[in-house]
Amino acid sequence: MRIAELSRRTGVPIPTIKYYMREGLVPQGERTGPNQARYGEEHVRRLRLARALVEVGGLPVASAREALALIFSSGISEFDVLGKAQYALTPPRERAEDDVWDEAAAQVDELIARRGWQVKPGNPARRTLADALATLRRLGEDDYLDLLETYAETAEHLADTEVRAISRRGDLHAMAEAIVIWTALGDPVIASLRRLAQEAQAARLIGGTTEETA
Amino acid sequence: MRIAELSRRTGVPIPTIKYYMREGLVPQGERTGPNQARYGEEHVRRLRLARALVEVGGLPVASAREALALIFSSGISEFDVLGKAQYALTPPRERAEDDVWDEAAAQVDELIARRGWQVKPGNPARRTLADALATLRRLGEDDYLDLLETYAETAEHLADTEVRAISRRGDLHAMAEAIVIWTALGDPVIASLRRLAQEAQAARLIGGTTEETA
DNA sequence: AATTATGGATAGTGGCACTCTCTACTATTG
DNA sequence: CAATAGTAGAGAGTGCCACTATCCATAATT
Repeated sequence: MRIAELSRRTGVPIPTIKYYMREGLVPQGERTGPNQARYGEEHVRRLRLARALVEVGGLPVASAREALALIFSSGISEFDVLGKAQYALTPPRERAEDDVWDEAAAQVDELIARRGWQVKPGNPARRTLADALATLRRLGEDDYLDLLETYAETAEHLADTEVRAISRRGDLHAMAEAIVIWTALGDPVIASLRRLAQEAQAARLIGGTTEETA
Repeated sequence: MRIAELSRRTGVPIPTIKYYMREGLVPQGERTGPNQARYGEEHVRRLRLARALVEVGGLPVASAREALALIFSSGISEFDVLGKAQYALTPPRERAEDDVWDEAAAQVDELIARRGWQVKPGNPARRTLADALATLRRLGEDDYLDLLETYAETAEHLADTEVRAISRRGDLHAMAEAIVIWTALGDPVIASLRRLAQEAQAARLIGGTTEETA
């Protein structure tokens, strides 16, 4: 197929497809002439994936490229595909590390140890979590310890279900793809559900008579 | 205090403070002369909040302004503070609504009904969730139904804990503040914990002998 | 008196994700 | 067999966003 059909089938405008090819999110087509190339189903698939990661997952284009490269690379083992996906999917941050941050980081380490989690020191989620906890501390939200515990239990339960579901997939490529998709798109899904559930619980606990209208 | 101290105490550069004042995230100081103004503790507090929402929560400045306006407005009732916070904290999206999307939206409605949640039709999380589910469907991730159910249960549990914790706060202002903080910062906290737990579960279930090094 | 800081306004910067335009072709159509 | 439309690739341009720099007339500090 040519680029027009690729665009039609994915809904991505042609200039954007060209941009994604330049940026390496989608491979070049198979050249058949000086200004002609042919695209196949794998281009459709990869373009859809790229779009999903960028639009719904909110990833920077550079991160999406890494994640896609991971999926479509050969020679990856099942032992590090998840770790590498997490690296690729966590956009780099830079933040000062003062003493409040150090305390928060220690708290993260302690939480991980207490729950018996086996997490590599380099996992970028450690930093992200320490950032958030340090910020909460600076805002004086000190009574979050029980909430944090609930969050951790919950995350453990989620992760258990997710890892089981993913390891059920046959080959490594399908696993890698599922990991990337679910890591990136799971965040907005969970965030949305949390908001919906919050409203529902608030209606039940605070104002059962909120508004039947609206 | 003058602007230099405000900057020092919050770590926010002076030009950024001026920018935030222009944008209405932080109120102007109390004028004491043609080029002098005085700032108080409420400025420190509000600036810290603004910074947390933008930096850690990743909110656009416009959304942060709305959220802060909500916190510091009078005349809000506890019945709609949460709904308004969710509106303010969900950056507007625009996406096509084709038939796949309609199916996903119907699935969202069905999920909400099945769980007995009382959610206003205007809650923006409905759209966000429908977007994500439609994307998953377009990617052929159709086996997500059981996962979605797990997510929903989990969200319900989380929301229960959160709403209880927040309703424990005395006055409405403190509640509004806690809602905004926890809605915005809870997302990265949960996302990080999920990643950490995923790695831990993967290590347990797939490769117990992953890498003790690293 | 000299230096430094301030409020307020305007303009400029850098990053990012596209989007446009151009050229030299190739394919399709009446 | 023109005429029209589509294409690959590359470079430049655009629009948005979150700052950041500069300037001026004053005010505070040393």
